[in-house]
Amino acid sequence: MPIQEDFSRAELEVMRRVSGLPIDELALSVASNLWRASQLFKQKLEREVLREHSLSFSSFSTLFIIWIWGPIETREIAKSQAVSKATVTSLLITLEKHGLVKRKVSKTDKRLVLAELTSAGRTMVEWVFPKFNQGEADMAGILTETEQLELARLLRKVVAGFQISLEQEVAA
Amino acid sequence: MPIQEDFSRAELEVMRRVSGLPIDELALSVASNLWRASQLFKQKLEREVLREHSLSFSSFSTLFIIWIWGPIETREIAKSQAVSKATVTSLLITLEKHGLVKRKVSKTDKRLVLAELTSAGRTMVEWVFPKFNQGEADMAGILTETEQLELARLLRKVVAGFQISLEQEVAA
DNA sequence: ATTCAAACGTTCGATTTCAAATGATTTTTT
DNA sequence: AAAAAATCATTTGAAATCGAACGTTTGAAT
Repeated sequence: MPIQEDFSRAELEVMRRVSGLPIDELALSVASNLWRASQLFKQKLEREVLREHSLSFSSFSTLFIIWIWGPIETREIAKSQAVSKATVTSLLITLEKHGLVKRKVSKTDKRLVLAELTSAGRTMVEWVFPKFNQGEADMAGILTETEQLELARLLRKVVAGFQISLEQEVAA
Repeated sequence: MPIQEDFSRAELEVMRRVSGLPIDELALSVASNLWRASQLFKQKLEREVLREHSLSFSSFSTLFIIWIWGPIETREIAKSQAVSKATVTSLLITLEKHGLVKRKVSKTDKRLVLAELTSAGRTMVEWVFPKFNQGEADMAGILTETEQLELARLLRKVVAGFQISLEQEVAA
């Protein structure tokens, strides 16, 4: 991989350190910048938008998913957020404690627990989401619109690729 | 934004739900796929590579940073990982407990704490890193090489953009 | 119909995470 | 030089996170 001038000093130093090892440097670049971008994004949203409403990134994401999908099973939330079911249980307990979510056992299958928003929860999402989206727009605005479209496409392809390999694992 | 056929059902449903609201849908797409890709990546690496060595994603990242930068200050680790100093303290305590890291107070400035690898820590990084990188390559391999280069470039631009806005905050 | 296996959510213990408060040290101001 | 301000890592308390173990419920197999 050719050295490019837009590499950060940190990234250059990492590359210097691993050069000579049998390492896929391009994959390393993709992964480390993916992780770093996602963490900076999370940090920005928590500090600039969510903190004043006493919401963590995870709780807001959970609220948002429930807002989109109405009464939804615990396992579906877990899958959609790429977290464990245990984590979702924990998040729902906290959200319920704050009066934003209600849980009820499914009538047709008593193993399932359905989560839905309370009216306070709905108000919260509809109040916070536009500000959250403004934070998303701030990040995306670093790129041109063409670049944003391309970035979304590439990330979508990566996500879809993960999904396929997960399905294959389950099938195996 | 035109509806594209490679949208997941979930993404389409979200877009349907927010259509009509004054929302930047492209930014929403970028952000949600960025977050989802990063979480799937983390999950994959923890399950397929790190778990067998009793390492979390964060501990490995911390070990790796110390491996790259030799004796390094707590605050530098925090900055490079986009986590708080308190988190780094916690991670270093755990890593020290497992004999992978050693901490010592700086001689020139007694406020600073320097972290460095023990020989067990060095062995661990050099053993795990190639497998970790293989996981990175698995993800990157979902894309063509041209796409990988473009994704790395776009993410790098986003990261750099965050850095600039952070510097402006500090300066203000 | 009974037994067996699978699936679900929860609990448990350990780690990760953060903001705020704290104590120690250094730097700046007076 | 003394006092004040700034910086650093740590502690504290609360929440998020996971894998493993568990109890309940459902579906499948006999």
